[in-house]
Amino acid sequence: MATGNITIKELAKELNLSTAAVSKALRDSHEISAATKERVMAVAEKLNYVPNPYAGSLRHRKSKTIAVVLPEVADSFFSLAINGIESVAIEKGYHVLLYLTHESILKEEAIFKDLASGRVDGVLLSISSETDGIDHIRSLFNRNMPIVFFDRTCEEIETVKITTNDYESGYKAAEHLIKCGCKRVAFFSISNSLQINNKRRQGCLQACRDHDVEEGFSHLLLSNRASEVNYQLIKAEMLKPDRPDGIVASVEKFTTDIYLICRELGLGIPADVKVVSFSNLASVSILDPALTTITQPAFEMGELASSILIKSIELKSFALKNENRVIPSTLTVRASTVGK
Amino acid sequence: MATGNITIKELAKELNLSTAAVSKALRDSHEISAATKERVMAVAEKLNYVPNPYAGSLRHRKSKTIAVVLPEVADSFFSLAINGIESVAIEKGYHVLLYLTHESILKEEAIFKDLASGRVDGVLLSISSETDGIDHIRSLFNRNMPIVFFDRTCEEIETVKITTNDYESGYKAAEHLIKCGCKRVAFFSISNSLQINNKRRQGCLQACRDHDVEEGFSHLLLSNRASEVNYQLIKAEMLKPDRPDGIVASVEKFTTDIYLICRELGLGIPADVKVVSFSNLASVSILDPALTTITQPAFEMGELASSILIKSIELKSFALKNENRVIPSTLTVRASTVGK
DNA sequence: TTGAAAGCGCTAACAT
DNA sequence: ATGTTAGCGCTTTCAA
Repeated sequence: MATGNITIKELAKELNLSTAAVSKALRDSHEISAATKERVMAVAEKLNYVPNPYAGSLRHRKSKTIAVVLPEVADSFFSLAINGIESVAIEKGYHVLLYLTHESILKEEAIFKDLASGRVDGVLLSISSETDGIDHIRSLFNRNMPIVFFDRTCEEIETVKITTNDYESGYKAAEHLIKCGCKRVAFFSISNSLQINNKRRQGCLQACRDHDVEEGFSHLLLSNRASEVNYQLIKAEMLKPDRPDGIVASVEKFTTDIYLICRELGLGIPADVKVVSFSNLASVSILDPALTTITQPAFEMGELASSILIKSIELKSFALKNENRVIPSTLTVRASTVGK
Repeated sequence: MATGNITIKELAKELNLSTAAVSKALRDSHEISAATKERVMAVAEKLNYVPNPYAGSLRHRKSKTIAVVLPEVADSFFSLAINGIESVAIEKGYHVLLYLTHESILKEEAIFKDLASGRVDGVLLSISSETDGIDHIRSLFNRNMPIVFFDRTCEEIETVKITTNDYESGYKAAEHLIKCGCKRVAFFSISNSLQINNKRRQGCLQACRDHDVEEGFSHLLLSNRASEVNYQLIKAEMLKPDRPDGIVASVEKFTTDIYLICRELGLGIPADVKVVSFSNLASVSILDPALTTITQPAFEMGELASSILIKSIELKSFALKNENRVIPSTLTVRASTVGK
């Protein structure tokens, strides 16, 4: 706000009108004559008048701003989701405040506390992997803040949740591995408190059950932070005598470690270990070997979340129901699970 | 702002105080007794009082908000830069409004027009690849809006620019290719109107000159939009009899196409073509072959840009000088340029 | 068709 | 140490 901005008052003086008249003219009110409107518009244009959004917000109790709260942005799913969110928002005249939790519930709580100020008209949320308690979310939700979840949801909050078919995707991933001959399927988790993580895992497990390899199913909980730690955890897992011969990675960031460790240990992919990962990276097809992926409809999920949120903000008739909107993911088979 | 938020007035009534007293108490003013402060704080806490930021903005002509305007977020450089920007901003109590230009100058202009409203206290900008004119930027800048560029700068605007050593990086990349035996080095551009692109290209060219392979230097302008188009352009280039035997890709998104085309045409990397790309992707080391990269200090550039901008907002003594702050990139040699 | 005045929530003079 | 008042820029009754 360093801009020495022109105000309605100044416009009014320039035009020899009242501020009220100018305000109405700018909003194209029917109670202002066409001639006056023209005059006002012309001068406004000339003086480069842009209304002060905060004055308007104060009056209207609407900020035309939404908050996007998510764990991080250096993940292709979230990047693409933001693209979808922003596209819709800008088109509808909304501004996007970005908040990153960096997977920390403390940061998430601090952000939610701030959002109680009324800085935004609604919130798009994908919770941190540390988030187990939900008081901070409920507290804001109970103040009638519209909240729409995408991807990482909270079942307990009764609102719209945009997800992909996590359970089925997990199931399909594991089933694919089993059909490729895997007997010992491992699911690499990012967090045990995330619904989507657990659904994917349960899908895997069920596939193993249905195909009689349940006792081969294992589950490795990795960290969402330090890659060092994960490297060691994965390596230890792959050194076990009954190491997995098939891996489902719940997030794309695990794949680099998996590949490097297999290389270090002399395990061939897919010969010795087959790998599927949830990922939206464009470069998966040029990995060594090309990576079989579950690709989430990231952009579309962002778009849908954004448009539902904004609709609920603008139409009081459109309340946010407790509802799951599911957009399916796609399994794309590549060399990391077949061939060679 | 759907939150039925509590106001200072209501606090004051609850406490039997004036709004002014409450306001001062909340800001820990010395002219309020300790006892009263305690009382106020207690009630504020109890009633979950959070000040209305827009009322404050209106009074102070400060929004504690910065805008980040950049081409896209689905690029690891920008993702990491946002991380850096957001970290610093949140720590200093600033909010981040995210705007994506999607490489369109029209969108960029529309955003800048809006920013004249005083919605933000400062702007971090990485221009679109279409941006040739700069009137929209100058116009805002002349209104005393602090603007700091990062990565994709505008020389003409006299302010701080955070970049990496683009020229040297281009030089190093090409020199590395030449030392690996390349005779025909091509630079794949994302835009001819971006300084950073041209500096990288000029660096390449100079390296070719210095090593007597100037006549082998070529330059291919690709699109920042449709990947289809790029695929065909690159393919045509690689089908030429005097096709390059070394490629410097100015942005990471070109690498997938390059790899796929070489595969399609039966060109081995690095045997027939060596590839270096500017990239911050974590997965470059597991590509087939692992990709030699120029890695930009993305996070650090974001951090620095953010902290300089905020400093200039807060300290009137700290004016933004016309200055280049350069953080060097790193060349990491991998299999796409050597071996096999 | 236009204008005067009040008020959104907050703070900074200026009283008291 | 606390209260009164005016005003940030805008919109919206209500009056003219």
